[in-house]
Amino acid sequence: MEKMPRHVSTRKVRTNAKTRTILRLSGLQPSTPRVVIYEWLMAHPVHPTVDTLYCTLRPTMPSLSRTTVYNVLHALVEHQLADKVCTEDLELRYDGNTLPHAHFKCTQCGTVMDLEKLPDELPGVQLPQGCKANKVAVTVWGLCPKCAK
Amino acid sequence: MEKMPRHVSTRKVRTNAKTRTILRLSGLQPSTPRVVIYEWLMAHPVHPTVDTLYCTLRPTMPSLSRTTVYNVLHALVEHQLADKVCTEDLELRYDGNTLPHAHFKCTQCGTVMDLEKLPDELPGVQLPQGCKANKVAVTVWGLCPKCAK
DNA sequence: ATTTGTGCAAAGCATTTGCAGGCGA
DNA sequence: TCGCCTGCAAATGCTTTGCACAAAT
Repeated sequence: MEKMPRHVSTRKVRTNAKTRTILRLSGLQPSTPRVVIYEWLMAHPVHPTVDTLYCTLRPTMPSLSRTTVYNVLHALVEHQLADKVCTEDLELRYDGNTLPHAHFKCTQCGTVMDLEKLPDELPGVQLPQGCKANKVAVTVWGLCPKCAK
Repeated sequence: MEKMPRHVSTRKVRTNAKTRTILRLSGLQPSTPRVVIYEWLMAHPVHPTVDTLYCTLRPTMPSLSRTTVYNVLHALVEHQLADKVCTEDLELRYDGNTLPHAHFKCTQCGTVMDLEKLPDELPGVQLPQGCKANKVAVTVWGLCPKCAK
């Protein structure tokens, strides 16, 4: 966690007008960190961790702080512009694809990939070409009988 | 995290001979903490957290430490007598049922239940009577093309 | 006797919280 | 101007590590 001068110009980062509109329509003020993080998330389907985002984006945005990455990600999830992804080893990742779909995690290199959309057909699960699967988990969220009443 | 005298008798806890055999066959010495934790896990399909196990079992086993709960759980997972379960909110839970199956988590009270075994039929996912589902996640682990070579 | 396991204390770290100063509406 | 947003510092809290003593083979 290095240190950087505060409030260095963040204004000059080029941002996308379309993204600003999406954020606004979702009820989020399109601040620079929000636009930059959301765009990166959409452009790179790698399911980054908070740290990956922070380390990747800070060079182009020296004032960015980890706290802001957390803040923005929480806001995106809350406004349904991103999803949290957790793959059993307590590693929290974020995904700009909020459509229902599955993930494939390589147990060796840790890469997380999207699978063809689901759950309309399983186990016809479309593994990316060349992948070998050896474990599957399915989690469903909702309300239990007690809470549904 | 209260304190307790060390090495208070743990021998008097009644343990199950069958469980000891299972542990032994899996390559684990059937120490008292291992037997007690594994039996509790099998008897209570509630997908407990480390803390739940610790707080539940300590009254009957005052010498038990959190470290030991961690140790035992790691050993059980490593020897495939338990599985880690993580439900997107960074809450690590443990499951004594290592057969492939799905989970249902109530978004209100947090209860985690097993679903009928899977993934042989989805979305015929058998929700427990009265449950309302509103989100599904599927994760597949394995080797990506690069690592499979 | 040697190896394996338990459990306390302390270290590690990712995440959250409190807060002060900026920025946008 | 007012309220929302950013980002530093400090607090939290779960998990791991180091180590010494105990238990098992």
